[in-house]
Amino acid sequence: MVRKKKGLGERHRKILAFIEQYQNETGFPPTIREIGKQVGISSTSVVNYYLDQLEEWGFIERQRKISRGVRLSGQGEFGIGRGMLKIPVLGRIVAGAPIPVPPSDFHYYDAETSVDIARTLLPASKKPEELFALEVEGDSMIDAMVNDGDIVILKRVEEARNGEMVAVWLPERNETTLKYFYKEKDRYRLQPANPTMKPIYIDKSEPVEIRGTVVMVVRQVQKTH
Amino acid sequence: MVRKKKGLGERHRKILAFIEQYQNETGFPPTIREIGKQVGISSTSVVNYYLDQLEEWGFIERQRKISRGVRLSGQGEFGIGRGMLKIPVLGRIVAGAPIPVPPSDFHYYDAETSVDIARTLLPASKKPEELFALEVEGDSMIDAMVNDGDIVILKRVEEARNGEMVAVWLPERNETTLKYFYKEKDRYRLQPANPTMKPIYIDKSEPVEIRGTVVMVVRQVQKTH
DNA sequence: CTTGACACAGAACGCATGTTCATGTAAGAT
DNA sequence: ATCTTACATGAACATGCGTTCTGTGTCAAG
Repeated sequence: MVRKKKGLGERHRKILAFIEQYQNETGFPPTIREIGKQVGISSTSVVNYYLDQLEEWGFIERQRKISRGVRLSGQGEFGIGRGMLKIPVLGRIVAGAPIPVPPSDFHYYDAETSVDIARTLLPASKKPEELFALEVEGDSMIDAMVNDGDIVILKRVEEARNGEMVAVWLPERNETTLKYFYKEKDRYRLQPANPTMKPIYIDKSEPVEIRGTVVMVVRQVQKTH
Repeated sequence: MVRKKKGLGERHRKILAFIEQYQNETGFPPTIREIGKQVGISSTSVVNYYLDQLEEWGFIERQRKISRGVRLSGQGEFGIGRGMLKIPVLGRIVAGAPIPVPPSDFHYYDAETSVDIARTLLPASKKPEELFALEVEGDSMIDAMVNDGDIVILKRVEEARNGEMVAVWLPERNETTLKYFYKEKDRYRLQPANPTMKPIYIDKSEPVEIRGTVVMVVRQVQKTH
């Protein structure tokens, strides 16, 4: 038998590869015995032995005591990333109407529908519960480089930092808009994404209701135009 | 008890939603008892009863006799689609340079990097091999509602149909552009996505090299602007 | 040579988990 | 009324599957 002191040995790699393959093919993780059979280990305790190591080294996560309770960790060469987030599409966003916002206890099935976004495309730290999506209606937000039918993915916040793109509701103007947000001396500057367009300024005495920061925009290009 | 004749009842929906949620959170499917507890069914046989129905109706697939051997079918309202496509990012697209195009035999590892897109966001028919992605450099394509840093996902084609958004290379003008494509009598009309901008016309005698149709645009909104 | 860490086998143990059965209730059809 | 069908319960059963314990052989350090 070949022996390795430290680091991933042949068997470790085989196991990781098998778990990923099995997961992809069947939709659920393999059992210890299945791993053993595939990798050529006759004893479940040995498989367990390797899984313990892989867990300690951070390659996999295990839920003890439950069947098939093993999964690949997100990071690392073998990480499967565990897929995508289902982000609820709560409604439409229009220039002339307020922004639909999720109640703090909204559930998956409250959504009209949802969009699937790979975790790899989102900043790692974001909690899924804070994210929601809106479909853009009309072409009144062209200055934000966003057009009819686009889907904007937002993170629910009530205050924004300078430089973040925010979805705001301006009560006195009865207007929803997507702009880059800057707090200046006595006013807010809302800067369009399109560099050829000029910012609008809002006095601090005027209410500005920030409903979320824009995390992502997805445009599915259809036919027709 | 409320009763339904046919179709998905309240419990069916709850079960499907729970399986999906559980799978997303833990990485493996739930047990019958876990489903029962969540949905409010005290007996495992009743859960089994519903799962049998859902399987027969094609919403889920079951591997009998094995623990947690249930997964959502690909199709259907609740389908998880089992995953995403890894689309290679072949390079950058700039107004002043030709478009990088995948050779017919390119491999995954030829890509600089890749983006993960859920299958649910793409037209079902598209073959993954025909898709590639480019990162937009510079803001010369604002008329296509596409800005610096955006990722455009393209399908490799050499001819386009009217109304499709295409990536074209105009050799005589040394220009790459993204436009909606229309073939007219003696000319091509290339229409910007931004409705406030005017189309450009190209005589049919002038070469127009279509490199792909735009399928999707993804913008990851960072800070700074 | 002894010792101990490491790599492995095999089997026993026991809870986790899918399956099946025997039984009960209510609503619609005949 | 009574028969059928859809829906529901709970318990018993059988096995899937993780855990653990005992034992063996190998290699390197002391």
